[in-house]
Amino acid sequence: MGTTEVDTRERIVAATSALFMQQGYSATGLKAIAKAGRATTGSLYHFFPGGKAELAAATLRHSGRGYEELVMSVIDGAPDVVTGLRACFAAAADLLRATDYVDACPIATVALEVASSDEPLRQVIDEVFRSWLDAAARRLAADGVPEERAQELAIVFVAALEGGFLLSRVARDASAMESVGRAVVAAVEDALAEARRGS
Amino acid sequence: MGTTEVDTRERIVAATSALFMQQGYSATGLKAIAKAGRATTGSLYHFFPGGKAELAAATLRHSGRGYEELVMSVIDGAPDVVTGLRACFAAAADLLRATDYVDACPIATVALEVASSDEPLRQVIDEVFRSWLDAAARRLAADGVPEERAQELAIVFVAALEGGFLLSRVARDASAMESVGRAVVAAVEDALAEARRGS
DNA sequence: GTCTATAGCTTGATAGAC
DNA sequence: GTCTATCAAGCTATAGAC
Repeated sequence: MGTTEVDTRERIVAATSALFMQQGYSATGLKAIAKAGRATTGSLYHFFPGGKAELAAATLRHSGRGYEELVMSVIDGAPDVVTGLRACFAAAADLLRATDYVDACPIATVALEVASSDEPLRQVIDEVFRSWLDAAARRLAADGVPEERAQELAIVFVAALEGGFLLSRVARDASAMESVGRAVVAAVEDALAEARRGS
Repeated sequence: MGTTEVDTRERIVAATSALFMQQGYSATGLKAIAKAGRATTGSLYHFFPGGKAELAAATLRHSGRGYEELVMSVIDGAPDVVTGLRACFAAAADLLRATDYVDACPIATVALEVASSDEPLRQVIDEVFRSWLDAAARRLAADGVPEERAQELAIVFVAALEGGFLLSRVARDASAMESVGRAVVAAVEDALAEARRGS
C-alpha cells in the first residue's frame, strides 16, 4: 500500500468534484477529468472499474461529506447556532465572491441533472442530503429548538443555501445569499423565542 | 404566415423545455429534441440557425415567462399575497407528486450547468430570474410590504421555491416544499405585521 | 419548410504493452 | 499502476434534394 495509488485516486476525485461544481455531470467528460487530475484513462478505470457512474458516486459521497464537515465546523465554531448560521451564510457569500461565483454546492448541479434520469446516482445524493439535514437538525435541537421544529428548520436552512447559491451564481452577486441568510436566522430566532416562552 | 411553421417551432421549444427540466442542457441532444418535438434536424436548424445555443436561449426565455405567469396567476387568484404564496407552494408540492417529481423549475438545472461555463446563456437566465424577482417584489409591495423588505422577501420566495424543488426531487418527497413554504409565509406575515405597527 | 445523408469531432469504454 | 492506441456510438452542424 504505497502512497502513489492513493494520491492518484484522490486527485481524480478532487478534479471530478471541481468539474461537477463548474459544469455538472453530463458536460464533464472522462478525458477532462483525467487531464485535470493528472491521470490517464488507464488509471481512472483502474480505480473506478465501473467507469463514470462509479466515479460520480464516489465523488458525490466524498464531496458531500466534505461539505457537511465544512458547514458544521463553521456553525460549531460559533458560540450558538444563530451566530453560527449567520457565519455560515456570510462565509458562503464570501466564497462565492472570492471564486468568481464558481465555488458553491458540490452536489446541486448533478442532483438536478440526475434526479429524474439516473436512479442510482439519485439515491447516492438522497443519502448525502439526508445526512446534511440530520446533522443540521441535531445541531438546532442541541441549542434548544424543539425536535419537530428543528427538522423543519434544517430543511429551510439547506433549501435556503441551495436557493441562495443558484440565484447568486446566476446573478454573479452574492447579495441573494445574504438575504436568504437573514431570513433563516430570523426563523431560527423565532423558534428559539417561542420555545423559551414554552409555547 | 401559415400555421405549420408556428406549430413546429412551438413543438420544438416545448420538447426542449421538457427535456431540459428532466435532464438538463448537456444531456439533451438535438436528436432527442427533434424526436420528442416530431421534427427533423432540418426544421430545427431552419427555426434556430444558431443551433443548440440559440434554441436553448429561446426555450429558457419562453419557459421562464410561462413559469412567471403561472406563479403570478396562482398568487393573484388568492384574496391576498399570504394566501397566494401558501397556494403557490401547495401547488408546487402537488405538481411534484402528480408528475413523479419531474415537473419542477424549467430553468434551474440549466442555470447551474451554465452559470460558470456559458456566459451568453447565463445572461439569458439572469434576465429571467430578474423578471421573476421584480414581479414577486411588486406583488408583495402591492399588499403593503415596504419596498426594501419586498425585494428581499422576493429573493427569499424564489430561493425557497428552488431549494424546495431540489430537495423534494432528490428525496422524491414533496414535504420539503411544504416546509419552505411555511417559512416563507411566516416571514411575509412578519413583515406585514411589522409594517402595520409602523415600525 | 421538411427531409435524409453525412462530415467531423468527442464521448465512454476496452485492450494490451510496460 | 500507468500508459497509448483504438473502437463503436454519440454528438452538433451542414449540404442538398424535394
